[in-house]
Amino acid sequence: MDITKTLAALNNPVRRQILVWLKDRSNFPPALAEHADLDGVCVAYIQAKAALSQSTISSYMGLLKDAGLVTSERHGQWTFYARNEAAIEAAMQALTQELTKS
Amino acid sequence: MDITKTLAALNNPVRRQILVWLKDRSNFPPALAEHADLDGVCVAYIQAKAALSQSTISSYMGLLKDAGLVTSERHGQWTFYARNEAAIEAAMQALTQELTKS
DNA sequence: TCCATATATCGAAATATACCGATATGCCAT
DNA sequence: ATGGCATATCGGTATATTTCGATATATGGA
Repeated sequence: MDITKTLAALNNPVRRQILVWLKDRSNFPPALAEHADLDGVCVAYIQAKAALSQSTISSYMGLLKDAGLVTSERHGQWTFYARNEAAIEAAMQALTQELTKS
Repeated sequence: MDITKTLAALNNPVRRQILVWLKDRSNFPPALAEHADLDGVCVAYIQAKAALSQSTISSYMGLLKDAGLVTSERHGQWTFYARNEAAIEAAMQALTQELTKS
């Protein structure tokens, strides 16, 4: 849990928004039938909502994953990204712990 | 409470360290007798601990103040900076609220 | 095998951030 | 007024981030 890397990843409004969107699968178009059991969202769906280029979103997801805030699973040609709830909570706790007094 | 400005201010290890140091006045040299009643710390003391230039620390404190994380009080030729506990806690809560699921 | 699709990576341009030294400003004592 | 501190601001350079389009890689299907 690298707090510096975490804050760098969070220090961008689009990346934060993606984390918020990923709270609820219904923020994205329905998954293909063959992916119905997966809880992640593919890059193309995230890209469409964020309205930035494919390469930008791909690298954003890489940053979020590097910081541990999301997980990724490749299924065929798709990569599915999902929130890492435990890591997100741990990061918030660590930051709060470090910065608040009590 | 601008979460973007807050995260930008926190996205620097020295600025975070300054916030941590300011938790405890005894992290700095004793205040002059005439400043004994003030709870803040002057720029020069912060600069000495951070070991960056005076201008850098002055602008860092400006960023932290702009984000609301510290308050400043001028007394004579000195500016005393102190943590804004309520704002720091509010910022942590807001960030946690936005990013965590439950 | 060849092609289309999804994602990742590369290289570049524009902008922001991290610092610095020099200078300006404000305050105090003489 | 003059000089000496403490702090703020300015202008600059080096580095990092944002974002793109182009290209590479991987996969799955005809």
